[in-house]
Amino acid sequence: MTQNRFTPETTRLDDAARAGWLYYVAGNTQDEIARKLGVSRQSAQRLVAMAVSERLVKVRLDHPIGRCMDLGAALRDRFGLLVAEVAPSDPAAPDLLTGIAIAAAAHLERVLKSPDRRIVSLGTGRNLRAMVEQLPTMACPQHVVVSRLGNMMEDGSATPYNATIRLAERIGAPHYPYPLPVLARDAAELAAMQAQQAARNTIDLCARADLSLVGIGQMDMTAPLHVDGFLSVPEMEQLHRAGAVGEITSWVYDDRGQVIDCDFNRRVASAPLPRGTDRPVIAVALGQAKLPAIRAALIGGLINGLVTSEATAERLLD
Amino acid sequence: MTQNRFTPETTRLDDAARAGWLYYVAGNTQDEIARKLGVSRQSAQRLVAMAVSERLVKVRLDHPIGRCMDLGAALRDRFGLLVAEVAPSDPAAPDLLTGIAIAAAAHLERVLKSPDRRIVSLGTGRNLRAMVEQLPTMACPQHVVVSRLGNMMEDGSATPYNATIRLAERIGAPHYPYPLPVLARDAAELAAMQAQQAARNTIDLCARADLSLVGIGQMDMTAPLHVDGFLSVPEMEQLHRAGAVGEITSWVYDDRGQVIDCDFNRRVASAPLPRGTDRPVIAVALGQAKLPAIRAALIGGLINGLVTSEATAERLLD
DNA sequence: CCATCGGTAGGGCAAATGCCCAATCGCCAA
DNA sequence: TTGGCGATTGGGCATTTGCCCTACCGATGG
Repeated sequence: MTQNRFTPETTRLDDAARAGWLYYVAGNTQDEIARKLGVSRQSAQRLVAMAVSERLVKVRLDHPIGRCMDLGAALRDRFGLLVAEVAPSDPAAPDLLTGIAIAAAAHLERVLKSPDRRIVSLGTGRNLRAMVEQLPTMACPQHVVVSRLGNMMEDGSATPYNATIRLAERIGAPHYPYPLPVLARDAAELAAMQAQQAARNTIDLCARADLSLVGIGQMDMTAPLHVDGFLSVPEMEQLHRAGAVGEITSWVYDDRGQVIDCDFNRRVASAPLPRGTDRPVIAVALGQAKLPAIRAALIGGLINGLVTSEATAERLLD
Repeated sequence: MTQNRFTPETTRLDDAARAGWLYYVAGNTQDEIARKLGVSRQSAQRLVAMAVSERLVKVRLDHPIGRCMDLGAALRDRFGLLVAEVAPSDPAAPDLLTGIAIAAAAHLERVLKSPDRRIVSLGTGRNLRAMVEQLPTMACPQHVVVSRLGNMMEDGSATPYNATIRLAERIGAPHYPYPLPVLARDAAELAAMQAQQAARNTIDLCARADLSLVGIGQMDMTAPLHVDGFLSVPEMEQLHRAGAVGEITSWVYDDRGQVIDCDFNRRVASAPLPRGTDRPVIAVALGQAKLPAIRAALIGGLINGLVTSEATAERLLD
């Protein structure tokens, strides 16, 4: 802090933090902030805006909105869930992920506050990534973060939205990236991969995870698996014919929430989904497009927790 | 969703929460919220205000500065201070003075930016000296810098850490060194000294200072007064017995922040400490050793401003 | 039945805010 | 040293927000 006072962006962020504090915590006007910091009003405005855009200020709504609580209770009841959090929807932008990101982050934060060691396993996807961005920086060296699936494509490049690394950085915990690619070429190669010690370790950690957070992928043309290049159009059509409606950490399942017995799933290198566990396996998902996938995952018991939006919760309960 | 008003106050808080969510999380304007909730713009404004006043929205600042600002606010509140700046501590070197030097320099700089004449009075000590070193060179011929105490020892030699001269050089302002030694031989000599016109002028300037910056000295074996040779071991033991815990510009005070009525203080030639003024009298001090001295000065109202470190601020608030 | 009263809604306006744009500053390469 | 270029600054202005004030609504009591 003191030694790199000459790096402009650090000082600037500091000032942004100060401005953000004066604005949001102390309730100063931007004019007052400008005077106190010795800058112009416009600069103060920029600093406040920067504090927001750099995610230094985190706003949390500490009131269970009755309707969302009701929906959450209904979801827990209907689908036998351990956890169901419902965040308010903006009617005009019902698929905004900030809301569920904050709700999921609040839940994760509660687990991370434990002084005892917790194993947290994560999937991928922008919902999880957004969740991690909403998490405050904490010092949690006692916990372990592990990825449930690879982020390497076949050519060795990495997919974006890696939540695991980001979370581990943010909370200062040791982390285990998944040491295999997303897909093997065939079942034989997969078996060989999974025989490696590192893979066995990681898969074992995933099986023992105290909390698992995953995304849910739909199986239409906007499917994450397709967009990220893991699934060609012919392959997807084939999966459709086999009844695929969604996927969790690449495991493709049908409308009853059964993982489909097919060539694709035999190539999936991700950690197996825990079944019938009493430890939370929570999906963070929302949106019309994912509705059938979420519903199927709930019916089939692929997950025992859900963080979603008000609008999605309503449709799930229809 | 808003029309079942079975319990008005619950529904109202719900709406407030929803409005707060739409405003702070979804980033809607109050007009949009009004349309979405089917109320007038003014009502939406009231709902958002209620969400804030009912503490439904919680803002957190995810930056080390945030904690410092909180501590500063707590110090101002607890001790009724005009100014309280808290600089982040490096846990490995909590007593490093670079941090508070920068913070104090930033505060001083804001005052110096004024186009109107300001009288700045300074104490001595390495904290103030470090502060001046952190100040950028500015051209401030409109201001006046005056020392609150002498820097001559009885033999006429000068003490180190003279902040006044250095500050005046750096900002190109006229300055008034203190025209008396630190200590007179006795009360009679002191009275004679203070009768001189130059002394009267300087003391008057100190009394009218728009900003005063002082250090705080502890009263153990590492006491600045002792190290610099103004206080022999027997004298210090005597002061200890009289309850001395600290000194500001050589005025020795007890644990309630009362300047002690004793021989030593009757020889102190420094300008009197301003009492109950609305102009800032700010101490720049940190460290475990100075803790009792700082606390007593705050309690007794010897100062109305403090620049300190995070670690020291925490201990002061215990 | 009406008068009163506490509280809420909405008009209006001043203050605060967000943002575009031209001017300036600082930096780097020539 | 100079010229160019990107970043930053502050002016100006439209929009948004906070708040005062009056009107209205429903409840309560006479």
